[in-house]
Amino acid sequence: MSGGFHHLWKVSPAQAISIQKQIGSRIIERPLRRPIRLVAGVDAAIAPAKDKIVAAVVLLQLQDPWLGEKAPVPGQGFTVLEQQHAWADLDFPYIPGLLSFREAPVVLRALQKLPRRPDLVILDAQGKAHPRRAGLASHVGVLSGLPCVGCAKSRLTGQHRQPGLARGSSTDLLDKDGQVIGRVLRTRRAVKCLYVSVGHLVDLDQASRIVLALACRYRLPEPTRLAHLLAAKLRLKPPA
DNA sequence: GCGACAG
DNA sequence: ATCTTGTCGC
Repeated sequence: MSGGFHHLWKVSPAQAISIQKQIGSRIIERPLRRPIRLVAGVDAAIAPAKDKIVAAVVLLQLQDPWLGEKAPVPGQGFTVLEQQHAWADLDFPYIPGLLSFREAPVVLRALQKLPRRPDLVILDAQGKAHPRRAGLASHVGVLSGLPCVGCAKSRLTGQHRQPGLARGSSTDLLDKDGQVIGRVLRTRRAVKCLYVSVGHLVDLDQASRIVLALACRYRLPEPTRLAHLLAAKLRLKPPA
């Protein structure tokens, strides 16, 4: 499980930005090569003492493999196959734009504990919709070599029109030069939109449709929603 | 200089 | 991210 690129984590903000530029240039945006059957959702939470972080990952098996061509199937059935997690000491501070240096290390360790390789990983963060095209989803994707999708609850960068109120409505998220860096997607009627972007090894169209298909019951796609619930429970019982 | 700013 | 109950609107 390696994307072939490595770097130090104990770095200064300036060094982190330099590394992100390399991550951003290594993103591969393309259609998935295999049908999606195993989807992993990842999320992190901080312990009450604020000194440790836990990354939770939930692996779901879709009843019907997603081929990427068809339209989203409302009510997509699934089964929870695995639940894993990893703890880490919190060293890097939260700095807008540098989130991956705070969460990627522990997220990668949690993903490595999965007994099976997921066909796709969905993260609660931006992917390409980042100042240097290196959001957490892209960083994790490039370092792990796994197809990743960024699915953030709010905007980090970029401009966009407001999508319609209907479920499935969406608009392009554009950078200052007018380039499409993501999709603003309404997953449920009249709820706050999600910011979907390519992490690595997928294209924006598939990423958006997959997120919409998996968010048939709640605003967040099931994988990420379940990972969030698991992380919220784990944070209360940090290791010594 | 001022405002914006994933989790 | 985290602190937190009930409540208004689709």
